Amino acid sequence: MLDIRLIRDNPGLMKERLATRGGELLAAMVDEVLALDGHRRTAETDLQKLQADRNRISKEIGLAKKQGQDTSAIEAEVRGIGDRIEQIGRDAEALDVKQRDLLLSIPNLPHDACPVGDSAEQNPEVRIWSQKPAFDFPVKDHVALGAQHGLFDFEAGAKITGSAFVVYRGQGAKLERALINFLLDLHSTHHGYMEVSPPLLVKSDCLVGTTQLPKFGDQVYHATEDDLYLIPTAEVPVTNLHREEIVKLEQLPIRYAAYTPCFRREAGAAGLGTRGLIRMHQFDKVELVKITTPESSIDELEKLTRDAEKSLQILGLHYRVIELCTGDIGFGSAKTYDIEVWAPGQNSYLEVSSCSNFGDYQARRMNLRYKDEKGKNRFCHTINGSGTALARLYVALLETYQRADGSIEIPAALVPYFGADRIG
RNA sequence: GGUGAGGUGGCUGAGUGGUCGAAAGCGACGGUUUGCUAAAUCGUUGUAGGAUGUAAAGUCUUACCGAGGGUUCGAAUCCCUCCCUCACCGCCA
Repeated sequence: MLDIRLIRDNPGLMKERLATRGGELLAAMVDEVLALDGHRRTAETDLQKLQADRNRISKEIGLAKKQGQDTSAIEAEVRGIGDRIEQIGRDAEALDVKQRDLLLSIPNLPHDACPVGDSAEQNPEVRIWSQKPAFDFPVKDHVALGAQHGLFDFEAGAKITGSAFVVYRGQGAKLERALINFLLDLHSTHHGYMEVSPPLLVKSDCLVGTTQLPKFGDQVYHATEDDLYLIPTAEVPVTNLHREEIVKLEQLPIRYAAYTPCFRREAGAAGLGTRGLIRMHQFDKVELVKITTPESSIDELEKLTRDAEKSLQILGLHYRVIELCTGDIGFGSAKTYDIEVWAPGQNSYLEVSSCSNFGDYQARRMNLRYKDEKGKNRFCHTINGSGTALARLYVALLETYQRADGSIEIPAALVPYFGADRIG
């Protein structure tokens, strides 16, 4: 959520910066929120004047009654004020809700350091790690490799749940577990993140905090009976761990690493358009989350991205890092790096991590603050990124380490977790 | 799920429907005293809005005592609903 005061003071600049995201609607939304803000404040001022009157007169009634005077005339007068308070109060409340709703659906300002561009084609490549692996035999994709070794079973997933759900089996299930443990150990033991294991169901407030609601509600599974939502990413429960808190300056930066399954409806992506494990309704992910001061968030995003990259480096996978331009960054993000791992069987790069600095956008929505050196409460900055998404990492791993006979080599770092150095 | 007890400021803990944003204590911060520490003593000490102000400061004002409704001229205090915590019972991985 943007600061209404910034918008009030600098509407032109706000519109200009939002315009780099593309879409003509944003300028109109800024105008609308400004108009609402004016009306809201007028209503609020009127309301407060009446409340002040009522408070004053009610006190007088109290005093008069103590002296045994008759107060029925004044009481009737105050009753009239009460009615007006109720009316104007309702208006003010309605305007306030409207303003907040509108503010919630205006995206974040791109950071000054975010490259300007219209679409994904203009995303600059930041760096690239190692080279594409070369094969002297025809490569198979992970679906074929999985079938050969019985690693996972799409039919079984479809039978018990539906399409785009999968059952991992045998060594396939164990490889998944090995990757989870490897990633968690890497980030907790070696990169200093605190491991957390959060609930997979959350309240709607949490989704508002991390921006999935109100705009993207059709992407999350909703357990209506209890009004709880299945998390689409660990970002949601973990960032919200500190919602409505004032954390101490010494605690920052707070760093968490969490493994969770993630649930996404992928509504609108008819048929999902992909084969195999690349886009599922449920997938595993190890997520990194940071809560920082405004001064350090840019730097902490760089570090978090490097921490995520490290997992691919250790596993010996080829990848590239691209930076998203203003036309392509997510709704709440001010600056984002995507990490894309090479998958030989797809002959393409797969996004395995998206590392974003949200500035104070999420913190303002969830009222997450810290006390600065002067004892003043300020909004924190929040950062998160996958470290990394498991299913696609799994795809890259199988396809990169396949041999001519279809057997799969396990990278050395994973052997202790997997308990063998090959599949097949 | 049932019964009972609770939810008040950073913490502990008072609060008869009417100057209660809230006693007291602790803590924290500042001053005085003091050879240092300690002690003593005085003072300050919530948050978010609105109005005024070029801005800061200041001044005025509103809301907030788990959440949301209600009664009343007036609610921390009375009523209703919900949530959470604790204890016991029931059920259960």
